Amino acid sequence: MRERQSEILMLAGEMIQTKGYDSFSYNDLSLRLGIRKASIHHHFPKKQELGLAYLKYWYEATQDLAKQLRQSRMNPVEKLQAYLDLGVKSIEEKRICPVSSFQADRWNINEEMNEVLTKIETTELSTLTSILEDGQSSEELFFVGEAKDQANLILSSMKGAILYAQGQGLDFYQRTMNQIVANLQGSPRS
Amino acid sequence: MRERQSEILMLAGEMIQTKGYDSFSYNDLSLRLGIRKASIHHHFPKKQELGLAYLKYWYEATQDLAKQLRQSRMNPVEKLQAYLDLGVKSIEEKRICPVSSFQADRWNINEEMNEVLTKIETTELSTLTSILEDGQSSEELFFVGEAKDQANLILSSMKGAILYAQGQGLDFYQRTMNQIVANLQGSPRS
DNA sequence: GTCTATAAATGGATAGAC
DNA sequence: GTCTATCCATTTATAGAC
Repeated sequence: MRERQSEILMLAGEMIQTKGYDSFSYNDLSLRLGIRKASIHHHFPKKQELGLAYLKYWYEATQDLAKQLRQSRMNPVEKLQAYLDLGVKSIEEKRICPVSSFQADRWNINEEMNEVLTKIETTELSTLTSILEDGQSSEELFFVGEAKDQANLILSSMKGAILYAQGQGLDFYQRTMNQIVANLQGSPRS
Repeated sequence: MRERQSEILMLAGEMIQTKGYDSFSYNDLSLRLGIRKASIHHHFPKKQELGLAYLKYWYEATQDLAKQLRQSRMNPVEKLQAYLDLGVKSIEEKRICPVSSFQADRWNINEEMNEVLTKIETTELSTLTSILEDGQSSEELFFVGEAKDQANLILSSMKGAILYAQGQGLDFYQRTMNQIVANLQGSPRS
């Protein structure tokens, strides 16, 4: 992808994670990039195209992460920890997860964007489910019920905790994620 | 509070939970209420005042809920279930939690609004912490670590799951909340 | 690819009549 | 308390020169 195009896309991502998709403007991008609004329209004629392009980019990234974790030699506990650690950088940069951002803006995005969003969600959930299933098989992770439901719970809490951590501080996130891991360790309950 | 004022406030709440604070307009309110924009400005001259008023209203509601739960004769498991059930209605009405909505809009609200938001978060967390502490004392709820951290986890997952459920369906929420309760039941781990 | 210029619509807000 | 009228800034978007 062209240099400028990718530059715009990454900046749009930053703004989606801070101001939100509906709340950032081409003028915001213009000021940060030092080029005129019309120049940005040259690369992404409509804002919906820019939003869709970012969602597709994030979908790719989500799939790449899944693949990377599948091929990694880390054990399930390490994989889980690596996944949860992704939230730390996000909080330090005062950004929320782009998925959460678009979820909160669900009524303001079109059908096509919504479809990609849903595909991202599905990929996230299946990635985490795989890790939990592996951990359960190897008796490194313990939980009641189905791996899928436990994955839903962990992913929801991770994203939710990132939102709370913007106000409550990074420590809130760290403690909450430690609590998740603690819940999954030790021998299973009677 | 005056009838019309309260009517506007409740509609603003609906829009905060669907479109988001930054994305709804006085025109949106005007169309739904059948009165002109200027009339809405009469009740809430500035949008920031309307947003702040809603946050203060929600803060009151959060405190009322805490008080109601404290005084209730329900056992801790029932209280927890009642708390988690609040998400069901929200999802059925295609709304997210107003707290999540403002959290996603944190960069778009002023200092005064942010302060009330933080107070709401603190109240939510302490309400849930109390329930867990009671359940731990009475040996009806089991978890490792501190009640506060477990409360952070549950609240984060509840709010996160509401966001996912907008796309994944109500069943996603139900299963995820059941998983939370399952994690807290049975005897403690060795 | 970037610019100037501009259009058309929308959003927040106010003045003043009824 | 609601209305009409209006203001000014912003936002998305396009046309056409360089």
